[in-house]
Amino acid sequence: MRISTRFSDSIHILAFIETYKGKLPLSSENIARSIETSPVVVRRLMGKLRSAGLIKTVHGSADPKLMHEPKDISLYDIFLAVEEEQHIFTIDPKTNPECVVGGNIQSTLREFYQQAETAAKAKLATTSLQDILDSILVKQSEKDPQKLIGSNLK
Amino acid sequence: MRISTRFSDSIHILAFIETYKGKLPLSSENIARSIETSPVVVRRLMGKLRSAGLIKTVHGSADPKLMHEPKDISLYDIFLAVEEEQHIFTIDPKTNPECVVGGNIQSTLREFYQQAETAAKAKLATTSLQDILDSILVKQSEKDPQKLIGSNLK
DNA sequence: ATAAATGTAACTAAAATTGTTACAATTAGT
DNA sequence: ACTAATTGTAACAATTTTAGTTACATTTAT
Repeated sequence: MRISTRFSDSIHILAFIETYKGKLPLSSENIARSIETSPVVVRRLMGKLRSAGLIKTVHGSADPKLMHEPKDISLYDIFLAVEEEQHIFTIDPKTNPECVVGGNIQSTLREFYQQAETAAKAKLATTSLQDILDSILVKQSEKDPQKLIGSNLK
Repeated sequence: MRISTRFSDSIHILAFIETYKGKLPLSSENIARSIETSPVVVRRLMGKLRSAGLIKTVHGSADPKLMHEPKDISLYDIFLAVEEEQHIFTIDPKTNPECVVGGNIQSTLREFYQQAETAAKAKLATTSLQDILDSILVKQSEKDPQKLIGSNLK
């Protein structure tokens, strides 16, 4: 399997909060309608985002707030917040230690996998929530050619 | 989930073949003993490696052969051979098209995920099976300080 | 007060991964 | 030629992970 939709859905939540704050109630129900999942799934993810210090929420109040500006939240920050297993590749943990290959392949793969993972994470680290928001607005304006991009500004 | 142990186990199989060819029977049973899995799992993976042109086998004969030199087989070649889903990140496929965020986040994430995936795959592409074999031998010689590294040569 | 919302636990369902059983087809040794 | 060992593959089962659901105490908002 792959990096789960938890990651994509979490980016979605943060993008939703920033896009619709002051325009719509930011309830887990409204967010869930955009992701097309259940409000409980949204609240579960928001709990992790809160634990990681990315958002602030108040129990009972449908008004989450970003704790940082979108330009200061990287995709890697979000990845760290919601993915517990942070390795991308899985090393088989039970190879035969009495075999030259089985006894050394785990640490060998760890070394080379590390390089690939770091390269990917570095890319995530250089992409911000603001980049995501910008891209969303550009794509939206391509669908609504008559609408000024500026009309999405608050 | 993550890139499965299929990938790690496949690298293991190829490293085993190269390391023990001419020294041990290269049966799925012997290979499985090194990975600590079942022979059927090994044969299943070897089937994919064969389809991808990385190894050659003869039905009934326990003597698989690499089709290329270890320096010419990259980890990315192996990845392509055994992982059907070749994306690392999962994009939620059912977001609400009537929402600005839900309607544009899929293509947006595809764009940024692509960059991270390409970075990781590029690293895999620059690592060869020979690099893996070299690392395995060095690590093994660190465990057997009295043994000459050269004694692992054929 | 009452309604609406969050936070969280426990459970269920679905999907993916890994391992097992079974067996036909082929090779290898005697 | 016969037998044992092996591959190739399908079908199935077990395990693990992910995603969704139900339930409910707690808090906010009107």
